[in-house]
Amino acid sequence: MRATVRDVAALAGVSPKTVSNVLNGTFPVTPETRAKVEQAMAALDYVPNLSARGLRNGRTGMIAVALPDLRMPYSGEMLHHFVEAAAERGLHVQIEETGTTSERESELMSRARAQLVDGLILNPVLLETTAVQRGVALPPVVLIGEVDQPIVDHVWIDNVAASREITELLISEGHRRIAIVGAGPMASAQLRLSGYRKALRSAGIKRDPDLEIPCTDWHADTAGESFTEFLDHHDPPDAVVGMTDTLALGVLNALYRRGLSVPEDVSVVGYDNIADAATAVPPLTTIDFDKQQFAETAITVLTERIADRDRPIMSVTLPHRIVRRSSTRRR
Amino acid sequence: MRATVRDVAALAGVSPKTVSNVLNGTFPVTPETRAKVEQAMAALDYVPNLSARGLRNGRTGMIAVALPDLRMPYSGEMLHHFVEAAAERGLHVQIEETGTTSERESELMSRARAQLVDGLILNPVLLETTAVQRGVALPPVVLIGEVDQPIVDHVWIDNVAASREITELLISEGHRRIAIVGAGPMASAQLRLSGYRKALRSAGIKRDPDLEIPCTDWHADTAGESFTEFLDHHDPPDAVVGMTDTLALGVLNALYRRGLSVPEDVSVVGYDNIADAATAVPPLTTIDFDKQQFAETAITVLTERIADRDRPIMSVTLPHRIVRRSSTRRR
DNA sequence: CTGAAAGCGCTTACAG
DNA sequence: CTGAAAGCGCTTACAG
Repeated sequence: MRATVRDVAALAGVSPKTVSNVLNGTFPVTPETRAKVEQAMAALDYVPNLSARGLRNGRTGMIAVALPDLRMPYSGEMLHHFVEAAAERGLHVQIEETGTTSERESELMSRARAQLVDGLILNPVLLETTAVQRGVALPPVVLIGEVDQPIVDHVWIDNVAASREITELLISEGHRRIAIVGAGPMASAQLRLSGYRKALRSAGIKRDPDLEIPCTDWHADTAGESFTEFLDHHDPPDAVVGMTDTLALGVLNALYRRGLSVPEDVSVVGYDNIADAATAVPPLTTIDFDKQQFAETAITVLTERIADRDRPIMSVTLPHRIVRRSSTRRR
Repeated sequence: MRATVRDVAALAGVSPKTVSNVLNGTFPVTPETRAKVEQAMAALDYVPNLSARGLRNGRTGMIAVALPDLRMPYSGEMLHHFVEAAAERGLHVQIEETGTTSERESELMSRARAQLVDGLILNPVLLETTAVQRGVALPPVVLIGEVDQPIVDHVWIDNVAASREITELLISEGHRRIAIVGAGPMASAQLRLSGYRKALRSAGIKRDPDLEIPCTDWHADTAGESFTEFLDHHDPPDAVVGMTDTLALGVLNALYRRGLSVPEDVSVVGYDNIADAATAVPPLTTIDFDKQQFAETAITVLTERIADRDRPIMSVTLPHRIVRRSSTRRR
């Protein structure tokens, strides 16, 4: 059967403790002993049992990352950076999908508490998330994205500001009738809508509820349908703010199908700067932030939390910027 | 500290065995006993320790899915279905990124053998994958995608046929000078190139090596750059086959930047039918397959392999079809 | 239907 | 620098 430390120790003529020392470097081992042990491990094709190590150490070297919807290209990009940042610290990542309800979030918490993962990076969907509650034993968690929860660590970019800035860019270019696509109950939607409204208000533009176009999910095809329906009943707006790049891509497609040109007839902007934004037709002006830095920050905050459960709660706001491409023009 | 089965048993006035019976349903328990145990678990906020269970049972309830590049929208879509299919079977998924070399693959194998995961779904990058070798103790593995490896289970769609068919569609519409973007050493690239060549050959079209445009990675921007460089030195082709939708999207963008219209000037097709293909400008004709079915099949094959290490090796080929949209036209 | 004991494979005090 | 023992928390034969 499978070789264990005992087997390795026996073959190398040392004690299990010595094998462990070779493996973990807790205590120095003479070069000769090390060589003997390593030979024995190779000969027996020894692989340490991580469940046993996890039971003993209370650490598994695995963290969970929970995102609402893995199908969004945004999720894949973030995941890439999470996996890379985790790997740099010798951590592996378990992936969970929370969907658009918060039910699964509490389940995840208890799974994290079941100690198969050392901690959890969670992108909560709703503002009133019930999963994170005072009084319940929490595993190490860092919230990413849009929820400001004063009782756990938090890494995000300022959605309200970003959304406001990109709307202001549109206004400064002379757009007045500006639609926004993606309105809904999700936390991100609320914050981004709020930024949009602030921009309008401070420019003295009266907000028109019809221009706040809801979307049942955040997929491009849904956005396209919602926006097409809008076009069925209204004149085209001067500009459209997609709450995400994926939504903006759906709007681009809907406009194309209607024979409307971007940016000649309508300007369009997105949010997130996913890879597809740069190669869209036309390339999309959008909100950019450093996704690698984001992932690394979240993982650092989490590992620090794992190491010290009692450190003060942190909230980190990362910078964002507008990247201008060719999907808007002055009116 | 954390409650254990012993604590629960003590509080409920039963033995640990009974708690285990309640938890796992191995033996029937009277309703009263069950109620007492459940109350005790709730009172102590008991969560079973999965590492301990994993050590004892030799199963962790976790599988690993290893994909070359999580940034590709294709990866996110597949991951979504893997996570869903796994969840249906009570399994969680650990995600790994293999990159474009096969180094990490062997590392993954040994991690799987370290038993923190019960099995591994691996999308190998290169045809001559060294990680899967006879004579080495293998964990339960199913290969997905393009590598035909007779010594482990395998789920795929017929890349050569699919690529050939979509090229033939182009030929049947009167295209003659057909480029393909994405050539490279990766297994998928080789197979898809081979299908493309077969289609040309059986139509009596001489293949032109210049039209087989290489791409160092499979990202849209890279594809756009490679194709732009091609345009710098050659006349535009009649049509372009993107080896993936993401590559085709990059080509669409490159064409747009050059002021060329699709499909008026050049036809473009993709492969994979990712969500973005349907909302591209213009919507992309591509190769579709049922990704949910694919993921479910792979997970089923894996769980069966986990349950019976000695069953015969399986290779499952799933169907594909062409979905026609508006990115091509008859010439 | 329930209890007491053993053991999964590892690592960490505790001795030497 | 190394050895023998104990224990992480669970579940499974083994008895009753």
